[in-house]
Amino acid sequence: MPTGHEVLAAVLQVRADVLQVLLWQRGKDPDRGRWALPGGALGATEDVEESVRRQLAEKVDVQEVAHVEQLGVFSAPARVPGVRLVATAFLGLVPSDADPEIPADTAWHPVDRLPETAFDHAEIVRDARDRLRAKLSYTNLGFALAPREFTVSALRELYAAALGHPVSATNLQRVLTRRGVLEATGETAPPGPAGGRPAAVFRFTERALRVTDASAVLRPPGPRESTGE
Amino acid sequence: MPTGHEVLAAVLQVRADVLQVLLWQRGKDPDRGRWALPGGALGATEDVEESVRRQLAEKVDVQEVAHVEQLGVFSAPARVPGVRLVATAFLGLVPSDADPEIPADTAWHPVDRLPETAFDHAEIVRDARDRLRAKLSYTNLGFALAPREFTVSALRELYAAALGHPVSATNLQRVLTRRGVLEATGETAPPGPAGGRPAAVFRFTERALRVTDASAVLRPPGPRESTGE
DNA sequence: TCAAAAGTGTTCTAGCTACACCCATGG
DNA sequence: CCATGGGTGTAGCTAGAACACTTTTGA
Repeated sequence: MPTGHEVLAAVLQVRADVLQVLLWQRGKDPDRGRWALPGGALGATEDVEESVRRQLAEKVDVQEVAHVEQLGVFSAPARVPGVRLVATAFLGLVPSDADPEIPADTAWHPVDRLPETAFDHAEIVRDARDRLRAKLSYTNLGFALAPREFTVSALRELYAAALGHPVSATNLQRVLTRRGVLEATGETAPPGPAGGRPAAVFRFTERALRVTDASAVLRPPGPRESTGE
Repeated sequence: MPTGHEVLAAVLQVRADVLQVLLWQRGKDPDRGRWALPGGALGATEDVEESVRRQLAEKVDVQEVAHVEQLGVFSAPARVPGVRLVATAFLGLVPSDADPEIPADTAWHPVDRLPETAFDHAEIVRDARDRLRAKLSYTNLGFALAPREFTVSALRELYAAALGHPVSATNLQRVLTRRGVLEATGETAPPGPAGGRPAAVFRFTERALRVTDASAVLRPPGPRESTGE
């Protein structure tokens, strides 16, 4: 039995204040009718990351995918019946204001209430969610979930939905600005129908992944240096 | 061109106060004479982790390998000339007091002064080293580098060698005991020839990977809870 | 009694939480 | 002028860094 190699992407987005994942419904056996992650066979002239970006392009506008990273290999011998198929899984993130065109057999599903999923894809989604939650706390990964510009309370909603627990807007703002992750644009957003003070508009200072919580202990001695390594 | 799948292990150990990696010298082309990571083809009835443990057993006593974890996939189309070979790379750790029998073509090499390496294996070793350094600071992973029992100054040497920078024994002890990672056995070790106070003997409270630096910000609100998730 | 090595006590500080309070807007 | 949502000031706490000091041994 020859070994094939596929790539799979768990694309996550906060929509309607809920963390959701992009799935498509299989039309053929095995696992007909179940929901699966987008992906497909690794091509001869591409590495796994190129492959997953290419295959994602068939489901969503790749411009909208703000971040892609490798999750790991899933390789149980019987993970897909009938063939030996090793999968490299990826996490993909789409900003909450993006609403990409998607094919008819494709839909967003809440990560914490998945439909019947194909193969080991539910496990992959869980890993993707856990990776996102971990990285939101010690990196600037929020940039990949947030619109280009936003208010702190909108950002608070995003973080709360992704993390699955309440987040204080006060401290979120303070922590992220202290770390140099957020900056004010100087603009303000108009208040809602119930009134209230207009909110300041912020943006992420960078849109590439950076580790911001250097609190990782046991760091080199001596005077505090820049985080840049 | 069919796609093959191999597994590779970067097995690290602190020997003689230097972080070293286990390599074997290739006897055949391609890359004859260069040094390579242990590993080999994925078998039909095993997943990648079983495979890497099986293949490691040919080089070292697997009992000695205290920790194994997946690093990632290396899949550049031309990473190995002539064939399409996707590799799943692993990090393996061996306690500093273990001195496993190894085959004649195999040797330990300092991670920071590698010999001529085969294919993309130098990159994999670098990734393994970086992963180890990161996890030493926010997990109890030290258990996999240390003997079952040890003095704090011995542990200090280990951490300094693995991290590549000096580490204070005073604070190392305090941080790790406060986190509940270390505990005293009650024994003491005899001083060296130059005298000095006998050192207390410690052990790791657990020998399974656990995240100990909950300092990851943006954690759930409310009273401090146990780290166990 | 001195040098060496180990261990403890104490101070300083960064960075995060919590909460009270002040600000700007719509009705 | 008051309810609503946004933003700031500030006190307190935790945990790690640094360093002085004490303890226990060999010579």
